[in-house]
Amino acid sequence: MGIYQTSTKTRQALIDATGQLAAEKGFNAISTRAIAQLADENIGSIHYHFGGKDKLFEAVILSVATRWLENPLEDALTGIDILTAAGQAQAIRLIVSRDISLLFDKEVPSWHNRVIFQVMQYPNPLQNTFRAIVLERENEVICRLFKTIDPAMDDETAELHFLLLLTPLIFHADYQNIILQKLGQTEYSPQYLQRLVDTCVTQTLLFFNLPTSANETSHDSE
Amino acid sequence: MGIYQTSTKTRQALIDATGQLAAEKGFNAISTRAIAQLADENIGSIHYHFGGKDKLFEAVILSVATRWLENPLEDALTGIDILTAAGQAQAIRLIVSRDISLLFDKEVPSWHNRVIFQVMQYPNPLQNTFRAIVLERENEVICRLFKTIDPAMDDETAELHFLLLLTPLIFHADYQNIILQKLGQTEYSPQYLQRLVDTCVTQTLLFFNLPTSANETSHDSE
DNA sequence: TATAAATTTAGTCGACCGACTAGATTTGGT
DNA sequence: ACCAAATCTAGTCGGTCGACTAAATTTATA
Repeated sequence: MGIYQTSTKTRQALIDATGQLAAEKGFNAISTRAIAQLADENIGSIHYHFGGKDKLFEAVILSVATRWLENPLEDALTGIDILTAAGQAQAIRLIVSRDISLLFDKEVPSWHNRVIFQVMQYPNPLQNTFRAIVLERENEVICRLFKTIDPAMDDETAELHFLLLLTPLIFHADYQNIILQKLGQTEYSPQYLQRLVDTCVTQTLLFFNLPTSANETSHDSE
Repeated sequence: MGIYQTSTKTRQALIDATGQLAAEKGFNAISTRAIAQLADENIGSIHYHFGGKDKLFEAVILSVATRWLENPLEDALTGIDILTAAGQAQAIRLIVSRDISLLFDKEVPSWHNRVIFQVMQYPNPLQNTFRAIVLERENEVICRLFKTIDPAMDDETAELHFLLLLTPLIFHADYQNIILQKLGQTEYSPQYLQRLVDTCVTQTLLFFNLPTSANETSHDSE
């Protein structure tokens, strides 16, 4: 009939192997033969199931993008009154927590993050689509929040604060290998991630004179 | 006798072309023929002058690393008394300013930054050397500073603050294309970079209760 | 179990890769 | 101007790449 069970299994094996290899060496450095070997599938299956190497890559990228599409930032912020200082503080904390959850969910293959940032970095057909999905939407919501906090803020400044808030998270995802090597660990501990969230959030709240009390472990610098 | 003038010119042309292409497509995606064509040199010259593609890549990486080796962070901090709060604040500001200068110096080819971050990201023989040059040294100095500010701070927390302080700068260098595209500009304006420095520094100073007065444009969030 | 469709397999194809070389050309000190 | 050393050039080589195919095999149904 339409599709046999073995088909979806083969497709997934090829996608996983591709993501794994791409995370390790970069999309530009891997061959269809290496992919097929790691997936324990025949190289011809790439052509049969995806139509070629490029299409396989698109499928990999799409499988990552789907997860972000299914978890829009707006959903995480429903019910927050961003017109009050307390609500604004809570929104900032929720944004950071939500991104940490998405980036470092242990259920998700570790190659997802590397795929994201490679697509962002190098020209490819899906780049704009992907940026729109993963970045633009988040960017827009957060910039609007900053402009609510300070109505006099211009676009460029809002962008700047967007970047300042999220780049620590992004860097922890993009350069996970280096950081973990430096920390002498194999994965971020929940405590470390919690501290990352707290510190990011606190720095931003302090900058905007927003209340830091909420549900945070007290911060004391001496 | 040893070396003719044309030789250094050819070598430099090949290094520049390689850096330019690598920045655009990634080291793994460029061929010796493409390099030679962009450099307007013969492909055989790569073998003659460098001994092969890999050695050429090493020369490119080394040409970038040299610049960081020649500008150690320690030099920027001489004469600062990091035992006083004012000195600590000044040190943090100097660190950030110095990195911004190195990363966004208009005299330096724009491919330098992309080379740095590709070497950091993907396994290669010079990776550890490079990390030691560009990251470790900076890391050590800054972590020591944080531990001076708060003697009770543990290593992991110091690392965290190191990352929080510098990742915005690093991200602005690593993802320069995306950010500039979003800002609708072709290069960061001095004003934007200054604001980036000020905000990064202020956030950190506020977090550690250090004086923000120094030589900074006053910060007021409403 | 018989069967047609779906899938897997092994192998071929031309294109391009990096490495290398022998010979032509240029350089710079004399 | 001469010439030996340095450099440049065009081209060959074996190897790997992605695309593709025809035949073998497996699957799900009747």
